[in-house]
Amino acid sequence: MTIDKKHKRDIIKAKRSACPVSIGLEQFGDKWTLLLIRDLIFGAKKFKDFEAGSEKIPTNILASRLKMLEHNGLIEKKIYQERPKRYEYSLLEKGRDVIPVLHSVAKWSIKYDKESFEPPERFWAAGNDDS
Amino acid sequence: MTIDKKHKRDIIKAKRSACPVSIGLEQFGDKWTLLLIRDLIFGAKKFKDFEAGSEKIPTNILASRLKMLEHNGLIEKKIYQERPKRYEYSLLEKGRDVIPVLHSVAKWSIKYDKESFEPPERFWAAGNDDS
DNA sequence: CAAGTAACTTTCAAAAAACAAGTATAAAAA
DNA sequence: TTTTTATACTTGTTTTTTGAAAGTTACTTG
Repeated sequence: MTIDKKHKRDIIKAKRSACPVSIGLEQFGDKWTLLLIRDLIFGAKKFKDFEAGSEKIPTNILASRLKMLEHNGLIEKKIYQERPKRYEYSLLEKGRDVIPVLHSVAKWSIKYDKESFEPPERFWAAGNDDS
Repeated sequence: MTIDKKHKRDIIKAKRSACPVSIGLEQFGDKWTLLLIRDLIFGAKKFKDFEAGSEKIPTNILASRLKMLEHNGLIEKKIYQERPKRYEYSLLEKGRDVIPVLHSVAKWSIKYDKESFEPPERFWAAGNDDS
């Protein structure tokens, strides 16, 4: 996989420190990346699926995040149809292993924000290796 | 506590959705906020302490994040000395409750990035109510 | 052959982050 | 008493990232 210069900056960043908190945040410490992983848990596969998510991610950011996640090995992109070329994305183990982060974030929000809804059972079940 | 217009935008944002993952990310889904909570766990109290952290946060961002965390009730700011006025910050329960997020992020990084170091015992112990 | 669909890319204004200095208050040192 | 040091920020300026909308490419369908 070659990376053109245009997208290099989306993917390669200097490491700020060797602290494991800092390192993790460099991969998914932004407002969108974890939501994409959430969407994958709930069955999103195609570009359109993510676009349709409840937070209305801009398509340019979606494209760059998917590229980044793929480059970093959290997800994979596969062609499921030639002519017209269509792709689907799926979680790899490295990506499934961030599900505990989603769980801890969700627990916090449910405790402190009355507006947040209680996720369905499949959300809590995800990552417990029965998925 | 009154908020001047200049900092209103640092604090008030429209909610994107009622998803608990999304709501949590609006509070600490950025590259710096969780690092400040980490620093608090490790004993940082004063502005200078955070400034000295290993990731070299810019001071204007530090000021705005501390303000935001205080406004949202995750930390509190207290004067510990009049003349000259000196302040110290500390975690409130709402802030201590994000420690599990730090733990899950750290576990992921340790598993997937060889450069990340293993945090000291007090990091894993934090939030287990013996702190 | 016009319209529709999926998966992006491009454009560009606006917001946020990064960087470099500067400010206010007071203590302490020369 | 003038200078230096310290804390806790704030203020400009530049750079980067975001967000919103429109455009592109490669087909398929009526």
